[in-house]
Amino acid sequence: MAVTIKDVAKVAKVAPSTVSRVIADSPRISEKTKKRVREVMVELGYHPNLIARSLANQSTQTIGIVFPNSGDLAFQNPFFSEVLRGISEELHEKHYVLQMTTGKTDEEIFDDVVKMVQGKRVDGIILLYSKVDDPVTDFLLEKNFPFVVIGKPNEKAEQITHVDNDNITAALDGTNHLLHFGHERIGFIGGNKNLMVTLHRLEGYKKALEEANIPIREDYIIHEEFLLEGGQEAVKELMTLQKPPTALLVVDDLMSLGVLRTIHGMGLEVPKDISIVSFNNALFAQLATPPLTSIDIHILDLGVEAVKHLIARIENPKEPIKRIIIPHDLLVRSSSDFCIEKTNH
Amino acid sequence: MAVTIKDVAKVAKVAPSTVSRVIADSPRISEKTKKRVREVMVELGYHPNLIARSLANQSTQTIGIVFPNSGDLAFQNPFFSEVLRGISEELHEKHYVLQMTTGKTDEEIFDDVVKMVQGKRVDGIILLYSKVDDPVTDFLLEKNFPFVVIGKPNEKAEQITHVDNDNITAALDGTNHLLHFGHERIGFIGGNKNLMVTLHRLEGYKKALEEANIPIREDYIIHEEFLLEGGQEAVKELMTLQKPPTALLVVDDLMSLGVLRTIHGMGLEVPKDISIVSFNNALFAQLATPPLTSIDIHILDLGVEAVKHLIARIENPKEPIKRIIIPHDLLVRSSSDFCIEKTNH
DNA sequence: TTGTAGGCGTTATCAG
DNA sequence: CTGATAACGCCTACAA
Repeated sequence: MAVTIKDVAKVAKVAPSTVSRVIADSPRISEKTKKRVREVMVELGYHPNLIARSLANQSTQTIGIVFPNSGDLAFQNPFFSEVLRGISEELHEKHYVLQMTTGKTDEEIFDDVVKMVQGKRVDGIILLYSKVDDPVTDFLLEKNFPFVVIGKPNEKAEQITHVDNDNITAALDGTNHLLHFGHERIGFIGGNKNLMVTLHRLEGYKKALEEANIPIREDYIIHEEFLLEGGQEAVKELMTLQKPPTALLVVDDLMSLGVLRTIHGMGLEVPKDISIVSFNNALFAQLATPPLTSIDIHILDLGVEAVKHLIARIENPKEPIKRIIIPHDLLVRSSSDFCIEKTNH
Repeated sequence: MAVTIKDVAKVAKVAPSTVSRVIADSPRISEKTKKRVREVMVELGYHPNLIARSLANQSTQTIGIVFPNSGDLAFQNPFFSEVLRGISEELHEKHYVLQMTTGKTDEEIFDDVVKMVQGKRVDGIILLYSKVDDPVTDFLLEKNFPFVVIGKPNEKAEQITHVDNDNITAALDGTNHLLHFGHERIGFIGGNKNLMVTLHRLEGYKKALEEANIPIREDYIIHEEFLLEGGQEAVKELMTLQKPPTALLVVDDLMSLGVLRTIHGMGLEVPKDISIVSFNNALFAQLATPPLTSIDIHILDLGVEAVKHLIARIENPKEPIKRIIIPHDLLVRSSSDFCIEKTNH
């Protein structure tokens, strides 16, 4: 059995409560006894049992991270490593600890959350996704349990603190970048249509075209989860239209890699034949051939801010609901350039 | 205050201990009372407090994952998402929960581990790295705390259960693949020289050349952490040697992307001018241009097995030390082909 | 400034 | 088959 507060108390010839107070560095203990007790603590190699402390305190200093129903592949997106890194950094700063859900299906994930919350294992929760009709969100809301979501909740967004990008403007900026290069036939390649990000970016894309008085062509818009087999066909179709786009807005770097490959396989060149603007600025965006022009949405900061506001909420339950927007910026690299057709005129 | 076992007991008119036994589904309780107690549990919305249970049980059903001193960039390597996915899956299967370290420096990480262990927050630990003179390893060994490492421990490997690939053979296979294509001038691009993986793969590379009676040229061997700025120069130097390699063995897909780009930037083509064999088979290996021939080391399984053996050890402290080797296989895609010089002869 | 005692929510040991 | 009762290790009134 490990050394407890009582053992320390005995050896230091004080009461257990005194030891407890020394641990908490209570001002009501004389420096002299503090010193002695501390000496005994190192002498015996005492370390507080955090589980016991949690029980007494009703607080675990632990927060739970909920991953989306991963569909296996989604998890491979560097987005998650990156938010996790931000979350992790800030949690460390705040002396909190991190626990993750491990469920794969929606039901399993829901059970995980219920267990975390009802089992009193975490003080707060961060949702790494937002989807329609999410029972997890409803549950947390109903329990009035501290949580924040990364992304924009589809419902009751005004009751939920969330950290997001302005994806509409981001897509608008990306599209404008292409417009400035003289492109007029711009395609959009999006991900899962149920995700808010996709919808917002599509909206920004359309808005930019509208503002430029360019009609929106539905056959220029494609939705693919990942560009492995199926997605490539879609891109090929797009590129073999009578008037194929001269530029593409692709909502994710991973997808851009696939697009790059498909385009290359068709004997076309980027950016000579077609320009690409991508999203997320993953590490490999700059390693791609050619390096991708990509919109950096500061994924790390999404994580950092989520933690900050969650903890604020935990430590002060009256903390108001907030909507935090993380800025984005366009990193111009080699995958986007002037529209050749245009410059030839 | 949440509903406890006592509340249930009161309403069901039984003793708290009886409720506890119902939860554990003890055979010594009549079906009749079980039924009644269970009804009351749902009626009151009872959920066990897992913290309290942990304290009473001296077991948390939680395992801690220790990440390497990430140097920020390393964490972006999909290797970690992938092991984590394997770990997560298997933990879920076994009804365990996952906690992560959040420290960045070696000292912080060490403190995290000490806190997890001494604070009794976890029942076991998985180390996602192995390095020389690791105080974490020493600490766990000394405490005789259940842990397993992914990769091969540099010291006391025979006292530590670990899950690894046969990286020597893997590199040998990759090199042989290139040799079969007629390549004789094969370069090696490795990562951090302090990591066991790098060393083992280098060893396998050399072994293959030796077996083929091809002299090892030190100027064909490069070590770069990541191929952002610096690494590219190194590759350029390599490719501008008087007799540049016609093929490369690159120890990581992420690095391969960088290599691909550098080579392309020099006006060379893969695989026509130079073949590449890569490692890890990350999702983007198949999305690259051209799709990368890569050695799949089954990262997911590394995670799964680590968990299996860790839990075996936790549940049976006399479980013997083991060394588990996960098989690898070479996935031939388009980045490797016959050596042109050779076929021209 | 320090000690005593009760509680946090469970489980486990003994009786009965 | 079920009920008291004592841990598990720490915190915190309340007393002294």
